[in-house]
Amino acid sequence: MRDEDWATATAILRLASELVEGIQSGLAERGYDDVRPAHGFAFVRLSAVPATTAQLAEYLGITKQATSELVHHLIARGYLARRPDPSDRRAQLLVLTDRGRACTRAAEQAAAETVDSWRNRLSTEQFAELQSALHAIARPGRLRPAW
Amino acid sequence: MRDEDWATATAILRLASELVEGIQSGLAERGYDDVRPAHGFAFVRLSAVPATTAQLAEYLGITKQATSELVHHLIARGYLARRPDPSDRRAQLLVLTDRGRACTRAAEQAAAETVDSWRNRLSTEQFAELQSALHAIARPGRLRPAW
DNA sequence: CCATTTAGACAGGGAACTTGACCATATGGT
DNA sequence: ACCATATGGTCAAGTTCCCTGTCTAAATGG
Repeated sequence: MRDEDWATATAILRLASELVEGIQSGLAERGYDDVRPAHGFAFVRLSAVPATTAQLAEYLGITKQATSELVHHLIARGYLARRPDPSDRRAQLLVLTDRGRACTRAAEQAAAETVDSWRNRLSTEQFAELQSALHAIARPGRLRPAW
Repeated sequence: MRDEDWATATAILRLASELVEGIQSGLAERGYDDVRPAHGFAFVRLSAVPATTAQLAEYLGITKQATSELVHHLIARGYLARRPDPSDRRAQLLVLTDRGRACTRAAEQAAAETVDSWRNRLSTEQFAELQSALHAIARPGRLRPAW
């Protein structure tokens, strides 16, 4: 039973690793070779609702300073833009540019390709059961770098 | 369909993140607060068969130099020991000490606790199906840090 | 109106990784 | 047996990404 649990744990780690590598190489193939996994988590947060640097830092679980540098990088590369925050003259809202949205879509496509390869390793019923089980146990909330 | 795949991908990432955090906090509770996730992957490799620094570097996917520093750290903390390689006087085989084995067991226990919490979110049949599906699609081979 | 908080940036430092150079030992062709 | 080349491991220097500490400008709340 314990051995089974460890095998399950390592399977999750292997799949996560395979997924991240698939997204990274898929992005590179599509011309996005200047984004890191951490940037993807920022895109996920910002594609839902614009956020300030401080809110993004809270979401990513890193300091404002590190987030500030990450944001500078993404703005310099054309993935993000600043907009004034109407309710706070100190703050600036971060929004995805067209390029940022295109990169996000490319990442989702690359992820879907990896998931597709998983689908092909199982029967249709098995894959459907896997999907529903994963969705049932995965906790909602922040999607952050694992370590 | 594509949305489903993305949801599946994020579920895997969330579970991997939850698992790694669970292992790290479980290890800290048991007194192993000086090991990082990357060290765990080294333990996994070395608990099977002893390896040289260069072989460990190949397994972890990092340079020999970075591996050398990691090994120094683990030896200084009592997790690893060197043994002469009978077939190559330049090389030294790395083996887990008692402490290293105890730490590995503690990590497996902490991982099992997290997997147990997943088991409790599903029916017995659903969890069994999840396990078999994960084992079916996870590729064997190196277990490396995801990113 | 002033004390405190908060958004964001700047400076300095550390941890973990890289590339490049190096020595000692192995290995393989002649 | 010998020498050219490859390999195990380390040292040195530089990069990246993160941290803590500090600061200014603007917001917030007695």
